[in-house]
Amino acid sequence: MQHPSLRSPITAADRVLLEIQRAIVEGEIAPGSKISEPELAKRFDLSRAPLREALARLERCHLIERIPNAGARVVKLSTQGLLSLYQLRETLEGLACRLAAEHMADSEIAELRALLDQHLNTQRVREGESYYQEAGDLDFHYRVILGSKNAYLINILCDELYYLVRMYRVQLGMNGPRVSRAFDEHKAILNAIANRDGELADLLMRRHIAASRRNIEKQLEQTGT
Amino acid sequence: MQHPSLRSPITAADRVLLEIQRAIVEGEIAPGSKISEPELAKRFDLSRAPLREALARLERCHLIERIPNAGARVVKLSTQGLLSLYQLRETLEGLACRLAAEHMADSEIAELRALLDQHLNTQRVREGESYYQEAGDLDFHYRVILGSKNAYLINILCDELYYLVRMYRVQLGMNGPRVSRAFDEHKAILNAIANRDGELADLLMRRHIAASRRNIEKQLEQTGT
DNA sequence: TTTCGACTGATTGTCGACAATGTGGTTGTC
DNA sequence: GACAACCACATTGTCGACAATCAGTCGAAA
Repeated sequence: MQHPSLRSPITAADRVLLEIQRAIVEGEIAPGSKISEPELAKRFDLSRAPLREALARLERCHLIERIPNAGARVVKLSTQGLLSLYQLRETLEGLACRLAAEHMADSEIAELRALLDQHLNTQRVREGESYYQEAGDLDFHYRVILGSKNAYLINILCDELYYLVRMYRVQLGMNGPRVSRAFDEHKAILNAIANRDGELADLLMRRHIAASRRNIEKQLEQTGT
Repeated sequence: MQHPSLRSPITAADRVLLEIQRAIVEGEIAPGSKISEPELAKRFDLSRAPLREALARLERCHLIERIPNAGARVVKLSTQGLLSLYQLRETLEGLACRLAAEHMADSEIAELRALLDQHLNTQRVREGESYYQEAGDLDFHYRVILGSKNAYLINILCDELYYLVRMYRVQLGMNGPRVSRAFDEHKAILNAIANRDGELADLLMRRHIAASRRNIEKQLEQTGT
């Protein structure tokens, strides 16, 4: 599976997948709530066949949990889950950075640098607004991951863990003062990659994600239990 | 998704999944060959609905590749794929080791040690026979991964990458002289875990997998192109 | 009153058929 | 003779209905 937008024909299952994905990530469908196939089928006006296809993919990216003959539930956010997720991200994106330092073409690095500058300008204009930084941050990570050229790694990070990460961020309302600091960290990572210093890029990315994790953890402690 | 054997009710989709999985892993269905839904449905005497469910899971563990409206093909083995897969395994199982050193209960460690001893005896009896070592090796890794207590990590390694690793091993006929050496390496890893030395366990596991990768690479160069 | 059991309702798993899309061969033209 | 458009075929995507399984309720016996 890859991003549906990249797959030539857009099937009904793809559409409903994106819809439900968004709804879950943004909390429109409450965490822990039960997923009813007939209800969703009626709501999106299609049969259960493509819907089940979509549910299978949602399970794949850990947004729902299915039990045979018993149904599916939206995942619940938890400190434990967040910790597990970010432990994995630290390691995997660290690896992605090391590989990116090896495999990214000079042109790709140049594009990424341009992207960063562009984000900086955007941020200056919309000071304090989180959404753009959000998208920008994810976009940066996204490109580095693609730069690793490791198909399995790309699949895991971009298709399977990506939406879950977004879910934690969105639902915990990440908008804090980490915006400008994240920029500097991105820049440092990019420099390491440009210098073909995989070791350093790995280290910096791990720290970057660890910092992000602590940030979210703090928010989670204040909000929930 | 988890191992179907662990999920209470065994559905038709589960059965056919295990069948096809085995057939692909053992090369009974040739790599690169096209998967025909009607043909398989007839062959296993069931409808296309549970079959498609099974195919979705096969795609999830990277045994087949699907293109919308065009069909599915069994994956082809390649040096590039092997390299990508083992790069990932080195990192992920290294992490699993570090976490296992933190989280495994003493009782679990004791059981794992007993398992190793048992494997040693089995191996002495069936000197040179690869299958038992195969199963034993995978079993050791499996337990360590479970010991990490990280649900996402367990899912990725045991459900998504496990069968692909087996496919490479089985189809390249791994049976070499690495048998006894692997035992020693396992033992060293276990000792590190028992000593709660996550750092060392991580390092040793990475080396262990790297050695295994080189072993398979050698075989692949001799066999294929 | 409490607990075990069967029953009812709803949900999921499976089926066969239809519609939409991609594939390969053929034909017509340049 | 080469290339492009067309057409028939096969395959995948989708649909509505049926069968199997599970959750909650009610009732009966201890």
